[in-house]
Amino acid sequence: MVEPESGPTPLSDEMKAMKAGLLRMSQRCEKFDVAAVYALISLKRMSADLDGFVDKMCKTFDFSSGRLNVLMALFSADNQSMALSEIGRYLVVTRPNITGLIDGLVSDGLVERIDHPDDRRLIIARLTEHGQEFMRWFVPQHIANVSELMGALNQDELRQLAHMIERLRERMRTANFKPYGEFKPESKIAAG
Amino acid sequence: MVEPESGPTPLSDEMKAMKAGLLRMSQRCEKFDVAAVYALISLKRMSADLDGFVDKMCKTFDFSSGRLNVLMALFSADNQSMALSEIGRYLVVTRPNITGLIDGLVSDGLVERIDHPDDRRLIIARLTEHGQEFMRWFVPQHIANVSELMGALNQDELRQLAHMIERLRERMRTANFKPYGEFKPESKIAAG
DNA sequence: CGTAAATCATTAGGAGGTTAACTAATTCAG
DNA sequence: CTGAATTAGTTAACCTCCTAATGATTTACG
Repeated sequence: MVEPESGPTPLSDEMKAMKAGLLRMSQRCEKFDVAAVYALISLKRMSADLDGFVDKMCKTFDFSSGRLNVLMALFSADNQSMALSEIGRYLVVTRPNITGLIDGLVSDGLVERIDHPDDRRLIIARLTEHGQEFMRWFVPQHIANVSELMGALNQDELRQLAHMIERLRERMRTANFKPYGEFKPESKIAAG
Repeated sequence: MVEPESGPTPLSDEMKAMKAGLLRMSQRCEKFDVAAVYALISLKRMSADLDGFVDKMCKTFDFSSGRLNVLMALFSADNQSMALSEIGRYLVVTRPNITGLIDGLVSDGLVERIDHPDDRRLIIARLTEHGQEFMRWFVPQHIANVSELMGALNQDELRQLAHMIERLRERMRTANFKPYGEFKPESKIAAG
């Protein structure tokens, strides 16, 4: 039989190996903050899992998580419609990306492009009747699954989590991180 | 002047708009768990910020976060060397990806490929002398920045965070999520 | 043994995102 | 009013990762 090529295997003790590696590395460097690095890696791993989770949910239909995000944004908007650039800002995604996503949704018949009446630079994306119907059907199921997932934490913990994340993001914006200087190797080889 | 095309703008009140949108959406669906969805989106946003953070750090040199991960894995390994597939398992990344990353690192002179003496299927990647020198110079600076970031949380909070993440990931593995049925629109249009 | 199954690295091709560059429309300064 | 700067949407080129498929090697087992 051909190899299933199952992709990244979500091993349960994967994080133990990680920790062991970090400990080894910490012996090679002074002042190696294992806890900080471990937390950062944990976050990245979870976010990768999260992407896989949502992608799997989306793959039932032919659309990707990017498309879902656009649909959600429109569904949550006042008139089920937003300007394309507005969507980009809302989802923190570049405009060329939005263009492509809308293209797909339009050809699926879920969204329509409308010229803005006042500002002729703007193009409005709006859920079609079909798109709205779909979202009314889809969203509750999706939310149920998200709740099932986040139900691993109680309300208090959810609040704590959100708060910690808020502080981390704030720190990312404001802290002054030191740029790396230029690497001047002492040995013979110079970097390509 | 040409548009700077600054990309996704990390607005500070971006999350307020998000929350407002979620509230609007919750009025359109019954049993809409705003807290859960908000927490999930927070996580995804932070992880995106995190990627940007690391990418910016890496961009000082010409390498990407994928390359950095490989270098870190090798640096943390016993003989500064690992089999390619081993790296893939360690980083939870597919083997074709590792092949490409190693290609780049080899042509940068940081890593070398070595045939495994016993198992001729295996290829070992090892930090070159130059690569080791680079990592001894690079890693402490990088860790310092990571510590600066994670310093937004104290040791206790870091532990809590790691624990919550552990539970979320566990839930993702074990919980039984409901697959979506097939969408049967009631109106005239059928999805493309 | 000797054949089937599994594992390894690589290649080719595709999905999803980015930056850079371009045109059109609007806003702002003088 | 007019010219410069900004904002929108699109296109093209690229990057990073993925899946699928292939050839080489090793392991499992009848």
